[in-house]
Amino acid sequence: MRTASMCFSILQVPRCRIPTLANVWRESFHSLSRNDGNSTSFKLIGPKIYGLERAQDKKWSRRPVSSNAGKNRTFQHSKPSNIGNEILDGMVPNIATFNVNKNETSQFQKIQYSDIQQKIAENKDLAGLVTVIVFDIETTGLSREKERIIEIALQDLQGGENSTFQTLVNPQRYVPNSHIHHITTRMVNRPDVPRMEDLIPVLLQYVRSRQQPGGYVLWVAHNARCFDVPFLFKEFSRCSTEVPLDWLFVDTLPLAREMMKSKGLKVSGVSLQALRESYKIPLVGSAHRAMSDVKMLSLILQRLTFDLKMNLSGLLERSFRYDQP
DNA sequence: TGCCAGGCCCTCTTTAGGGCCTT
Repeated sequence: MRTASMCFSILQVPRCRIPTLANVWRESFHSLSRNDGNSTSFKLIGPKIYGLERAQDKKWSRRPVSSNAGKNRTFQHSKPSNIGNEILDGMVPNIATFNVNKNETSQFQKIQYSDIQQKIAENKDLAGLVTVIVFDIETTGLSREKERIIEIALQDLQGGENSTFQTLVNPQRYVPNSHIHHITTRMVNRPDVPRMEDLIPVLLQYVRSRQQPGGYVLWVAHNARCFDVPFLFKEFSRCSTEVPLDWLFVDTLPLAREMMKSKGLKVSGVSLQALRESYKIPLVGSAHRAMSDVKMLSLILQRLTFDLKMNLSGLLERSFRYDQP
């Protein structure tokens, strides 16, 4: 259950009150930060620290996440329809519980993009329609064809309990670029670190638990169009899983360029770190770790949208769908 | 030191090249 203070959404800000978007966003994010400090993040990294343990049958077993919200609670839900609540209650259900209902997935994928565009055009209650998720991935390299995802983190900007999701991913191969993100081969090539094929059903269910009924998910990343999104699609493709059609994507890189232009500045220094320094955002955690970069990008997105006087409608206008070649 | 992938953008020019950005 989400706390009352977390129930409001940036998506509920009227279009005519653009400057308030950042304020509400800031409040929301600060709430997120406080929550994160209380370990309400939904993490799937290590068996002991992050609430997963490897059962003898090598399937993930159910165990409360270490959090104030989930403390002293027991797993009581068993019906598939309660999966969302199970996540929000700070539980990590058994992997079997997360088996994706194929019929349900099929129903989701019947939603046509044109329908989304039509609703956006009509601006039908965008606040109740769109879930904004900032995300980042760490990989073994730059080539989506040759390399693999080894860490993924996301943050639902609506806030509330379990508004963040973070996990290492077992690539089942050598990690050659540990000097970049400090994620080593030994850290991820472990039986208790989920492989992508294990993770995708969990990720789908988690996102669905954050999604408004009949709504859409707006994924935000820096250089999303050329890196994060193609990588994500490639991993889904390797696992023979289709990305839901109600997922849209926003790349903050062109937004940063647009901001530079709007200020009459030469379009340069639009990397995540350069933007962080430009906005004087303190570095929290390690750069090039997924969750640190997600939190940084959440703040940068807030500043970018403020500078560009952009509301949710504007973000949606810049969203794209990715068709894998 | 440069390349490694690939899409976008800018520049000097109109097709091509180089830089940026992600790990």
